[in-house]
Amino acid sequence: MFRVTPATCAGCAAGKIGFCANLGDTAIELIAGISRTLRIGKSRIIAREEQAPMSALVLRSGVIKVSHTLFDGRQQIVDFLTTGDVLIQHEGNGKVSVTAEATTDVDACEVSLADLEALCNDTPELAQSMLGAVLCEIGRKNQQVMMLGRKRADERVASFLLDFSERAARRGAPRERLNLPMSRAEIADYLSLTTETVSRAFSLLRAEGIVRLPKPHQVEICDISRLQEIAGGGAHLSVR
Amino acid sequence: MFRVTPATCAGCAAGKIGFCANLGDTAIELIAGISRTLRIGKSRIIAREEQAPMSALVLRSGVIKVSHTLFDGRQQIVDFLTTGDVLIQHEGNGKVSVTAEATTDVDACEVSLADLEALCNDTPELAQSMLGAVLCEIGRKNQQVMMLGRKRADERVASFLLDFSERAARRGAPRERLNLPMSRAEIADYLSLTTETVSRAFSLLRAEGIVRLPKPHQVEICDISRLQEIAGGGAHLSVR
DNA sequence: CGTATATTTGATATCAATCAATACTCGTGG
DNA sequence: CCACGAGTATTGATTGATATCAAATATACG
Repeated sequence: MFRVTPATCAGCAAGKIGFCANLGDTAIELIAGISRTLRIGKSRIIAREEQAPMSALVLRSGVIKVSHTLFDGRQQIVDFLTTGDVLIQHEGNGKVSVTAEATTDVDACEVSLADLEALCNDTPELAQSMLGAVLCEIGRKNQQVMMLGRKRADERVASFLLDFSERAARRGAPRERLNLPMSRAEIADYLSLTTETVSRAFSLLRAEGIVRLPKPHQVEICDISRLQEIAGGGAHLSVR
Repeated sequence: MFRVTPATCAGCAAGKIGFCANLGDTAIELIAGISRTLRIGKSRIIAREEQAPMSALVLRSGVIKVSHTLFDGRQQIVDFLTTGDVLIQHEGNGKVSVTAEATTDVDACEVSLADLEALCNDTPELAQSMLGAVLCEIGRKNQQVMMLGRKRADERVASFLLDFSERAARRGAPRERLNLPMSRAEIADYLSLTTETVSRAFSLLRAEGIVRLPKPHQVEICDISRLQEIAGGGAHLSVR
């Protein structure tokens, strides 16, 4: 028996958990087969209806941001979910407020956790994909911790661009011509910086010829190896 | 078929993944039944032998720290694992170097991933516990992200103490009389601060009568509600 | 008990935040 | 199609929290 529903877990504070699933096309099509499609307008908060069964969303297009909020109102975007990623909505312990909001118009498949569990039991490969994805997500989260803990502003922005570049490549989109639908403020929030600092980092990368910025939401990576060097923690750029 | 082995995952960079499992005594005893016990001396690096099967460790006592390292040598402790937690050792993609080191002498159960998977297939409750634990771990990681991204030095230290307090309580140890076996330097590393800043935060908490510090590695929480207030993001302490 | 190490306390430097102003985008209506 | 305006992004000047540098004190272990 495969179960997606978290068992009682004292450490588990979140009412929603998004994960960058990398399930693969086969798994996604499997889930799509038993789910109803859903269109979520930009800026809509994705809330679970009271009494509705716990459910999972699999994104087909668009971007969802997942935020945590502290008691005093400070909040942070902890993840951006894109095509192929999964959002699981379940009961939390009420300690932390977790919100998911559509950053763009979103197409998604919605499936109840009960149905998803049943499908996983019938399809071992799916169960394996899911668990593998969740384990990998812990690795990704550790890299995010590393980024916030050890990287400086321009390194964080470089890491962010590379992460999006790789995720784009994985779903077949061009690796070096990115569309970043979120605002500078949202990027800053995710990277734990201010819009001003993110903007300065972009300007610096542009001045160095590493990226081009035809429009604020379009990024063209010109020198991916230098971007990787910066993201990985090489010497940081100076303005001169 | 339940599989612990992550499938191919482009986003998965880690060669080791530790998670604060909260599996519960029943699950731990189940695993202990099929595993060999292991004693790991303080400061020993936990490395997978070449050619040895991929394995998981379940801690029975002691503390293991899990660190990530960037190309330029900067590193960070991303987790401390204590009694009941699980360390999964598997192949990474080589992008990030992940190390696990015993911070104290450690007693652990070691089981190959193959055996663990077999046991999970025979025991659905275990499979459920494992997956629930991994999902919850993502929630914990998001809180860690929040801590690094939004909390100030004294708030981070307060959060750290509360986290250890809750984990101690969960395994039956006293909630308000903590033994912190790791050094100030290790705490600072995990919280992305310096030893000096951690030390100042401890001194501040002591001056406010919130904790007592009979010995550097012993912390007595005197006013847990104020500690929670600080950790959750209340007004920060001033020296006056 | 003495020495090496860990921790605490103090003074200054630095990166990013904040405060402030300008420039750009994009949608709307003339 | 162009002009306008509201929101978004960029650039500049100053402040602040924590790092860094430096020293003193406490702890632990032989």
